[in-house]
Amino acid sequence: MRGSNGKGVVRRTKNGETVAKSINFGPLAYWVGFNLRMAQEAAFQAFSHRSQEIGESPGRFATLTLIARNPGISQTELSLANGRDKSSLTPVVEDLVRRGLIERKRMDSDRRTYRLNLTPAGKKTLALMTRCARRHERNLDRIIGLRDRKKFLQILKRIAAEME
Amino acid sequence: MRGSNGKGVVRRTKNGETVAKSINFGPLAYWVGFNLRMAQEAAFQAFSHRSQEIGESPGRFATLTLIARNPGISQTELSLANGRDKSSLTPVVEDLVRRGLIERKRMDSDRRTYRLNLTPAGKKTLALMTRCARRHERNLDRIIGLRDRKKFLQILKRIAAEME
DNA sequence: GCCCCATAGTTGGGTATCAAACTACATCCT
DNA sequence: AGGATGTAGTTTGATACCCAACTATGGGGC
Repeated sequence: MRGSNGKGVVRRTKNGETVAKSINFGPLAYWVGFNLRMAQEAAFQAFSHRSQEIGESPGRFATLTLIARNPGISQTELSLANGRDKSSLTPVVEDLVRRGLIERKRMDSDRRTYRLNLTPAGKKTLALMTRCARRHERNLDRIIGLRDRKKFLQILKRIAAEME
Repeated sequence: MRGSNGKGVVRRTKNGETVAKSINFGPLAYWVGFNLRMAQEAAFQAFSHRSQEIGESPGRFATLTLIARNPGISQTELSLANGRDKSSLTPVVEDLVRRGLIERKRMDSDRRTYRLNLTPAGKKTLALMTRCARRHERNLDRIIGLRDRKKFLQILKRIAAEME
């Protein structure tokens, strides 16, 4: 219940009261960019709290899934698929290796690139996170409504693909 | 053209070639959370580059708009409307004051809270950024399509408002 | 074989963010 | 009036990210 509903914001006080304050959002109310950010932030926070319960960080989740589905993927391919800079991946991969969730081997044919693979422990952790993510998705689906879900997803994909 | 289209990723090499690599996204392909993040990231990056051209950071934009539309707003109200923690706002407000874009006065009735207002210079900068944002929005609209825009926006607002 | 340039991954610097602890002021209750 | 409790804003510490510069490796042309 954090953030905008187009009219104002709702704040929770410590005693459990809620105070509504009317805020004028001006053009932000009908601009896609702002609302996209607010929605993503809210969804991310929710998933973040959820995945904290199982002791994992949300960023690890997409990474593990992509490695599981593309065994032997390189870090650069992974960073592209994940939409992050390759340098952001360095500490993540290090952490996952250290905790024994993935393994990383130099390629024979090209000794610059690594091949990443899940370990059995990694598969177990991924299964746990996937269940957690499915609950999160059900929550999102409830808000979006099944009828509009497909269209909504299509538009998101187009934005990711066609934005310059 | 960065990121997922549901089938793979497209990478640009230095010689201008494009190399397509087929990536299996598994459940990520049809999960809202992941695609929401990818779309937001892409849109944000685009706006970020655009606003760099006029020497401003994208985060400042929503802040200035909200102050303009709600003269005398407090920092806490602002942080709620903006969907950020109030502590994130401290350096932003400091920077805007230092550069003479906003002014901040203690309230008489409650000497803890500040009232924020735009200066004339701030109004000028906001006008500049608004033009920049409108171009960005036109680009988004083109991708989304006018027919689906309203529905899309509604769903984004619902996610921001109803997510726990 | 050697040079040039491209690529895989890392490092370093800078920014944005959150959460929790803190300071100063306000309000409520008795 | 004064102590308990709550709120506005700041500080501090941690995380995640980008970008540019770097190291090491690969490969084509000669």
